[in-house]
Amino acid sequence: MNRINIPYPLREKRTPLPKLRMPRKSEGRQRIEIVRITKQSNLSVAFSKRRFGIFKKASELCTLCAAQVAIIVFSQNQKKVYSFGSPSVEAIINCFLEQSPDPSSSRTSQFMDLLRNASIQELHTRLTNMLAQLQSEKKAGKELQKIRKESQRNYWWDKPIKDLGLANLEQLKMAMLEMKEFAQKQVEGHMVEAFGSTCVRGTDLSMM
Amino acid sequence: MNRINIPYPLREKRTPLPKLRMPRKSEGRQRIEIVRITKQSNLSVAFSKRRFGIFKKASELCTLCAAQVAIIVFSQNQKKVYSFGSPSVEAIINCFLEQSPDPSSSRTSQFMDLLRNASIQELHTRLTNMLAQLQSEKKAGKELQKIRKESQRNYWWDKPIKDLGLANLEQLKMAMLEMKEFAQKQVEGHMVEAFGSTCVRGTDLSMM
DNA sequence: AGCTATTGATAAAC
DNA sequence: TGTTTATCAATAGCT
Repeated sequence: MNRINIPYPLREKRTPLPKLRMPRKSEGRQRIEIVRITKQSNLSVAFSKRRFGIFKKASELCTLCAAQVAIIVFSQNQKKVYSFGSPSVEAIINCFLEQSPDPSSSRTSQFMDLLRNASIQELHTRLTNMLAQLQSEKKAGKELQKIRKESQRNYWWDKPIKDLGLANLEQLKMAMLEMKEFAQKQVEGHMVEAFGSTCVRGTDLSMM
Repeated sequence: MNRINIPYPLREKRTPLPKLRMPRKSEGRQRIEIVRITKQSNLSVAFSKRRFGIFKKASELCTLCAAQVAIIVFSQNQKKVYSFGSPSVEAIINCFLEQSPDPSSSRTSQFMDLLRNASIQELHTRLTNMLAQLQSEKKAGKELQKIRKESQRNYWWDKPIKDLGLANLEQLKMAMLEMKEFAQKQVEGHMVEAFGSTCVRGTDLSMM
């Protein structure tokens, strides 16, 4: 993140000459777009590695922060299930279902429902765009950043939304505003985040 | 991982001279032991950052590999709940509970129960030791590695175990062996991993 | 909350 | 599937 992205042709290329013992076997990790991997073999490899990575992170979170974490992962075609739980997945699921407060009311759940209805892909695209936008804005400096943010505030709201009608959009906006207060005040004893809200809270809400 | 760990006094230190606009504000990220963070303020920050990181990784896994992921996180004192689900957490929980095959039988579940009974901290310590050991073994080369592995094979089994009796230990070992076959053959349509087993599969089982 | 220097994760190639 | 390499990404310690 802290490295300037040098265009490929300008990037220094390690001499491929020393083929004696170290014949530069690869160019190392490359950046990838967060889009569905098409090549099945690559997908499998990535799935294994990343699943392992997430489970490791989870175990670290448990140890470092005395947290309790459960993770359930279904592979592509739901053929396989992988799970992580500390303590057991079942125990955490039970706690979750119990503590889950009347899920049919409150703006928070409405917010979650809306997020659920939107496609994962779209949400992720939106998130990616927001992050990229936010990052480039940071580079431009704080003052300029504010101005740009102001002028582009409505961009991702108005453009990339396809599945949500205008009414839902307004509803979503309201829900997010309420969500923001909710998070800021931290009045309730629990805080539930649905897909995307994690990131939305960290990016979009801070824009509002 | 791929960097040689240079002792601090020998490490090149960037010139602290250019204090004109960039007065070296910090020494950057430092390595930390995966042990319960004592300072509450640090713990909170780490919890937020890492929780966000895991959720981000999860969303990437969903998009990249067309996977379905649910994550539930309880904070330290179970005061707050954070969750991630693609699609909804509830939907995935349902799938999981349905597909979960008779959990009271099979060595696999015994293995999981044992892991549950052992303390998180101990498991993580053991895992850390195994990883460190494995890594140093890798450096020594494959042949030497085998010899060392042979001579140290029983180390972490016999020493750091406190909560598990000898009988349970033997049982655990058997379960892990069975687990290994289970994983290798991949006969069943699903694969459940409890805490630690993720890493155990990648390290310890390969030693056996 | 922002920043930066490091450690850690991982895409590619084998 | 497991290893190695080179890079990209996450984050610990400060402010």
